[in-house]
Amino acid sequence: MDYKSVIAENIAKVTELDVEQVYKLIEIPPQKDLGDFAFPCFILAKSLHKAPAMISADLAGDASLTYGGMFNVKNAGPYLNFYVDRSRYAADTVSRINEAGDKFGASKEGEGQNIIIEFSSPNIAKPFHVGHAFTTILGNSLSRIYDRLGYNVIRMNHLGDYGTQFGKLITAYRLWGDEKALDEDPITELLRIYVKFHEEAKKDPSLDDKARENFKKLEDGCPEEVALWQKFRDMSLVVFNKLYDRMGVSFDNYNGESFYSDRIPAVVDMLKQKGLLEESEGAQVVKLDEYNLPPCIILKSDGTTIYASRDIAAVLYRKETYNFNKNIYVVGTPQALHFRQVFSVLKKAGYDFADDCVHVGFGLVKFKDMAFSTREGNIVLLEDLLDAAVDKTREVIVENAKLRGQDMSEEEINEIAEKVGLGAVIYTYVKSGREKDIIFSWEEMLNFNGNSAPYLMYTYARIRSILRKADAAGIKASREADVIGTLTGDDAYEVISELSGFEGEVKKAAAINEPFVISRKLFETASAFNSFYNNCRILGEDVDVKDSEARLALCEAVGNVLKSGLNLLGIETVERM
RNA sequence: GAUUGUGUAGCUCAGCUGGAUAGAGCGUCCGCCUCCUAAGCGGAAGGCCAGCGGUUCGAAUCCGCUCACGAUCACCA
Repeated sequence: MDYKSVIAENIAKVTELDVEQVYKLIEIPPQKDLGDFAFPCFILAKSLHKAPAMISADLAGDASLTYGGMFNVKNAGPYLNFYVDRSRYAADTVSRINEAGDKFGASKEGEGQNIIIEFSSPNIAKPFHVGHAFTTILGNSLSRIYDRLGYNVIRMNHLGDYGTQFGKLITAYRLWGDEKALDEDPITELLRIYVKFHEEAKKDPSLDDKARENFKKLEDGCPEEVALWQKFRDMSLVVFNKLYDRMGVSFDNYNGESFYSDRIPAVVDMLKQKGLLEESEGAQVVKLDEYNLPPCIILKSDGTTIYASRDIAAVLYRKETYNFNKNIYVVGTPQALHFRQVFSVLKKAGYDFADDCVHVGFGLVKFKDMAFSTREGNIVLLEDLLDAAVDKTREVIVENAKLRGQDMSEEEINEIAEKVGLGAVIYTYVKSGREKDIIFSWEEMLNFNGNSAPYLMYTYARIRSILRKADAAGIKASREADVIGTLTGDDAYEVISELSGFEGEVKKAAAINEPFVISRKLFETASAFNSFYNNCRILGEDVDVKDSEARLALCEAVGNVLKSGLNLLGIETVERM
C-alpha cells in the first residue's frame, strides 16, 4: 500500500473521519522541513470545538499514527506533519513497483463491474480529421485506465451510419460514382460525390427529392439501396480500422445509429404508456420542466425519429445486453444539453440507471482564429498530422544517431519514428484538462521538448539504455531492502516521492475521467528523474557496486511507471531513440 | 433573452469540496557535453489569480454583481 493511504487510514481511525475524505485532504508540504506529508486539522475544529492547532498537538501525541515507526509525526500550527523514514520509504516504494512491473497501478477495485465507453463514433463516408481524434484518444485512454483498475470495459463505436445523407450518397453514386476510385480510396470518392451532390442540388432541387426517396427505400429495406449502404459502410470501416490499428485503438462493438433505429418504436410506446409523451408544435416531446430543461423531442412533426430517441433506445439496449454499472459517452461538450435531456427522460420514465450514465465532454480542436469546417476545406486529416509528426521525428532520430554514432537500421528508425511521432500527437490531446479547447498549431504539435510525449519516451529510453549497459557489465538492479534503502539523498527522494503517488493518480484519473491527471504525474516523475540522472552517476568505475545496484533499482521503477502510465494514455515506449 | 462554461506569467495550462511563501511547460536571456542518450540539466526575468463587493481567523478557490469571450436553446447529430 502507498504511504498516503497508510496515513489516511490511521488518521481516519483516530479521528473517525472517512478514509476517502482524509486521503483527499492529505497534502505535500511546501517546504522540506515541514515533512513529507501533512494533514490540515481545520476540518476537525467544528466537531471537536477546539482550535486546529490544539487538535494537531493532541494528534501528534497519538503513538498509533507513527504506524510502528514508519513515520515521525510532529505538529506545526494547525498542521500535522508526517516525516517518513527515507530509507524505508525508498525500499518499500521501489520494491513494490518493481514487483508489479509495467502494470504498476493495476487494482481490483472494478472487479465484476461492467462499464461501457462510447467513443470515436465517426460518420461513415466522411474524412477522419484531427477533431475526431479527441474522442478517439480520450476514449481509448479511459478504456485502458478502467481496464487497468479491473473493470470489464466494453468499447463501443456508435457509428454515424444513418440519416438522410445516405439517401444523398446513394443518389450521387448512381449518377456520378466511380467504382474504381471507390475501391482505391473510399472516403475520398464518397466525399467527392457528396460535395458534387450539394453543388448540383443547388441547380436542380429535384435531386433532394430523389435523395429523400432513396433514404425512404433504405429505411424500408429495399435490397438495392441496402446493399449500397452496406457497401459504403463496410468500405469506410476498412479505412477507419486501418487508422485505429495504427493508433492501437480497438472496439468490441460497432453498433451505429442504424442498429438502434428499429428499436425506437418500442421507446415511443413505452413513453406513451407512461404518459410522458405530449404533443407540442406538431412534434411529440417529453417535457422536462421539473429538471429545468427544455423539452426533449422524441418524434419530429412529420413522425420520423430523431437522435434523442435513438440515444434512449441505445441506453435501454445497453442496459439489457450488458447490465452496465456505468455508461460513459465521450462526446464533445456542445452536446451536454442533449445528454442531460436524454438522461432526464430516462429518469422520468423510472429508470434509475439513468444516474449511471455519464457524459464525458471535451473541447474543440480549432485553428488560431477559426473552427474546422469540412465545407471551407480548412481541415487537417488525422492521418496527415500523424505522418507529419512521424516525418519530423525521423529527421531528429537520423540527426541524433549521426551525432551519437549509433548504428540503426532504416527499419528500426522507421519503427521508432512511428511510435514517437504518434506519441507526440496523442499526448497533445491528453496533456490538459479535456474540456479545454486545443488550438491547433503545427509548431506546438511538433515541439518535442518539455511536457511532451517524446520527453517521457526519451527518459524511458535512457533508462533502458542504462539497464542494458548494466546488464552487459554484470550489474543487476537490487532487490534487497537494505541496499535500496541507501537511496536517501534529496534527488533520489524526490523521485521516490513522485513514484509513490502514481497509483493514487490513476484512481483519480478514473474518478474524474481525466487522463491528464496521469500525463501530469508522468511528467513530474520524469522531470524528477532527469534531475537525479544529471546529478548522480549510476554506473562507472568510481561508483560503488552497491550504489549502482540501488540506483539501477530506482531506474527500473521509474521505467515501470513511465511504461505503465504511457500505456494508459495509449502511447507505446521505445527502447532506443 | 434563458441556460451553461471560461477568464491565473508574453503564449499554452495546473492549482478551485477555503489553509503553510500561487506552480509547470513553451518562448526570452545566461550557464552545463574529456563522463551512463543535450529530445537533457541548472539559473534569471516574467503575476493587483478579469474587476468590484460580501462571508471568514484566513479567498485564486465559496457567494453576489459587473465586464469580456465561448457553447447550447425544438424538429441535424
